[in-house]
Amino acid sequence: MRRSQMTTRLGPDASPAGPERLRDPERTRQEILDVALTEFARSGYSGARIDEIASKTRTTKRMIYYYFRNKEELYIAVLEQAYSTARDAERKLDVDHLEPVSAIRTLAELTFDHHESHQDFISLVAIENIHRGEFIAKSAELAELNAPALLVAERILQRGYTTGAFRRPTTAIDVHLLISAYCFFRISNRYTFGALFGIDLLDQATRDHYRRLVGDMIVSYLTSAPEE
Amino acid sequence: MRRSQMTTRLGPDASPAGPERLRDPERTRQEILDVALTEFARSGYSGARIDEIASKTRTTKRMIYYYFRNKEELYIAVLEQAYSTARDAERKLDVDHLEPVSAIRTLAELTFDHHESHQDFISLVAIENIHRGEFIAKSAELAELNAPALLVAERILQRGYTTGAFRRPTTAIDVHLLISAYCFFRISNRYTFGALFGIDLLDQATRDHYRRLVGDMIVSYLTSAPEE
Amino acid sequence: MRRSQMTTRLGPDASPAGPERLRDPERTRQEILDVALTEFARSGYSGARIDEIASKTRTTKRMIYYYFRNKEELYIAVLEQAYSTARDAERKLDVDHLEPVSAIRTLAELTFDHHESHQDFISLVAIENIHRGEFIAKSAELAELNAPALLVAERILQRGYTTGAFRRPTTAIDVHLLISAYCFFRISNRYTFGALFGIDLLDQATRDHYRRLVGDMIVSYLTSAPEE
Amino acid sequence: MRRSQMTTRLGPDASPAGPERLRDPERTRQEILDVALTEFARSGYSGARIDEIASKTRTTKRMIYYYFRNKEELYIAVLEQAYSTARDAERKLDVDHLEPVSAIRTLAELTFDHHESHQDFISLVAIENIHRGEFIAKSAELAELNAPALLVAERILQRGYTTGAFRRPTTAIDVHLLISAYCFFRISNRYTFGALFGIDLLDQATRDHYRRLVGDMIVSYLTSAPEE
DNA sequence: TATGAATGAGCTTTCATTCAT
DNA sequence: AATGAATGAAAGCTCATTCAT
Repeated sequence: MRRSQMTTRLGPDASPAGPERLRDPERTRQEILDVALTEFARSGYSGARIDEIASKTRTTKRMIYYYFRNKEELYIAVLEQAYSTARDAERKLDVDHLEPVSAIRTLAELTFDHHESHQDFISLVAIENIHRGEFIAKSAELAELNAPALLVAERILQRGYTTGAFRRPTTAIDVHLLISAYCFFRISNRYTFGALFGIDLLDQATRDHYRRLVGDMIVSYLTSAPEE
Repeated sequence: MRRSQMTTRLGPDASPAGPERLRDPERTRQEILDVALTEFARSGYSGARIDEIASKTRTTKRMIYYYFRNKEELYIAVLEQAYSTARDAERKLDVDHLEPVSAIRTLAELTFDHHESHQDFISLVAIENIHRGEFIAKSAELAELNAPALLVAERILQRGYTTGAFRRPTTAIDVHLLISAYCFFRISNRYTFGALFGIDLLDQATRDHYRRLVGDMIVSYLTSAPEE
Repeated sequence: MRRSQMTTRLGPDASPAGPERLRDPERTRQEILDVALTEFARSGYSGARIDEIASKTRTTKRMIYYYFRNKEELYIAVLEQAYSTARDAERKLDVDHLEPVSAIRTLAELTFDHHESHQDFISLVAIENIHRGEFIAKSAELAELNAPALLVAERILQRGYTTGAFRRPTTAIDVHLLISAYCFFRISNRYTFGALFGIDLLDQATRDHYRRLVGDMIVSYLTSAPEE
Repeated sequence: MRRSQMTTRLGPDASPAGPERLRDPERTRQEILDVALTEFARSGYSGARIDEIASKTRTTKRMIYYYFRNKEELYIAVLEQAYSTARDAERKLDVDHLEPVSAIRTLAELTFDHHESHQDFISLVAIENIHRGEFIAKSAELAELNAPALLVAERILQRGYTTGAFRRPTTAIDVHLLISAYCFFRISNRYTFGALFGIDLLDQATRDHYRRLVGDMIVSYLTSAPEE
């Protein structure tokens, strides 16, 4: 029996014992991105640990550097993918068949749903803002990211003014802001809001109530006339 | 006399007249808290550096540990003071002399102003949510924090229903949520929103516009009748 | 209400809140020594904490420095007092009225009892040996410490040889060594011995057995003749 | 050639040829353990410095944490190896070919020798007892450590009773205790005993005397009959 | 494409001790 | 005789990253 065989697992960098290593580069890369998203979302940029990400992956820490060069580029890659996914979802929005009031309400409610089902993304955006958008600014890919949802809102607005359903003159951006702020805040501020007011904004029992609220809010805003 | 000002910075080894060690514990403590607020807000909990905080203070790193034991307790103390300050501001809200519609608009606009003038606090709250409210949960002081603004909204609602100005049945919490979400998001998501839509939500030129928007939103919501 | 009164207890160095401060210097000094003995015995020289000692006292850390200058001198003072107490106990040994065999057994058993009832002292001696006796060497007081127990053993030996009860030619020091080693080890090595052999050397159920053992050992040694 | 030796130390920035980084993890690990044993033995658990251990090694402080996670686990690893070594030595004891009296004397003397040649281990055990065996309790490996020496003593006792050489009814554990206490104390209490009685228990001139003493002690104990 | 070993720089924290009254 | 505030130095430990194959 050779000496070196007697003591396995010396340092903490040993590769994963369990499921056999991955041999599919694309899959490995994606697995790292998925885990990293969760970790960054849970701990922030500084708080996330490369070691922790690696250990929750079927590869090693070394591979993370192999694929992404360093922590910052990994974070940016995560950010890019998350935004890309969100944009893809927005592209699928189709409310053109609904009359304007129903359409804007539906847009609001789908936005509500999307935020609820992408909480890690919400956290990531919050984190990015903590860092004053410094990483988003470094990404060429993110620079040319447009917001399909804005076009959807734009079309709804046009139709609403034409039919006379909407009496409030406004912009797609403002509509988007009103809806996003609400949907985002419900997720992002869940914990402090919960601690202060003793309610859980994500409680399933009140989900419909809060979903209807954002629709009511944007509909009443658009349909009512400005005060003089 | 100009000379004395010019030579304030002595040679590298000369002990500057400056640092005049504080012997006022209350002031020392407060100075640490102020700097720490800014640092935590800028870099997050993990990203903030005790060394950095200390260097921006007239005391030393050691003093931070003397007064606050460790990073976590310093952070909690910062959180406590920030919330306490916000609550004090809310207590000063007085819109009872205004008719309901003006009152709720004023409440919304003052909330808007307060968020804009306490951006570090907004960051801190965002950070705390990233950490799932774990620190707020550890603070006994924060546990018993009430929200005076809720009572203000409550009173406005009552008066609005009585006079018939408000036709939308709702709660003070929902009103607070609608207003806060908007005001908070404008500050907290300034950078990503700016990057994506090419606008600066904090641009002074559009400030009045966004300030009026939150008022319009809450007023239209409350004054319009629910759809069947 | 003055600001400074609002926040009491800033740093952790506040004096004890509870029982009123001591005003009796000698008593304060003694209390520090007592607590320090326990702390040094429990944690070793480096492991003992001045803060911890202070907090278990009715005075403050500052007083420890006031009375003892620094950690080392406090430790030495503790050592001196502990040895002094042990020596005083030895001085009270009186077995002259017993015949030699009973006398040496009694000496062994009283030594056994004394070790059992001064376990902190045993620990302190063990600690001092870890540090190669460097502190004992620095104490003038400890340098002139004689061992009364040696004289007692010496007298018993003389009588034993005279009466023919003892056939083993030996010295008081060797007798003392045999007895002390046993009694000391039983206390000092209690934990490792217990962990290795699954028994508690200090179990009251076996105390008499171990007490008799040291007597049997020394008596058999002295009464039997050396092998050729 | 003298020159090359004289200029071994290059300028402060030149990387010395020396430290030749180890790429042999097994050896690196062992080197750390060896140095750590000495350092813990010399300074106690709290007193030992990771920096000091590292500097006496061909690796860096960082490597110690790489292999052992933290100070406590390094200490436990040292403890485990030290006990393991001691146990291996005990396994090699072979006195079955000697008649009982010679056998027990030989066991005592070999124990005596082993203690003298493993003084760091003795210190380590003393230190572990200061800490009430808290570390030994945490080690799974140490939990299942048996004491081969006990079996040796057991066999000798059996033979002694059979041949009638031993008249004292006793147990292997008590025999082990009597021998160990003496051998351990001679090493562990060398300094305080020396300071108090003016003799060096490890003086080579008296080594044979003390070696014979432990044999005489255990032989006289076992061969003499209990008093009524 | 892959990897186990290694590491410098810097982080949080601790500790005995002194300052200034 | 007594003390609350302050502190320099160093300790243990962490982290992103690179070496060498």
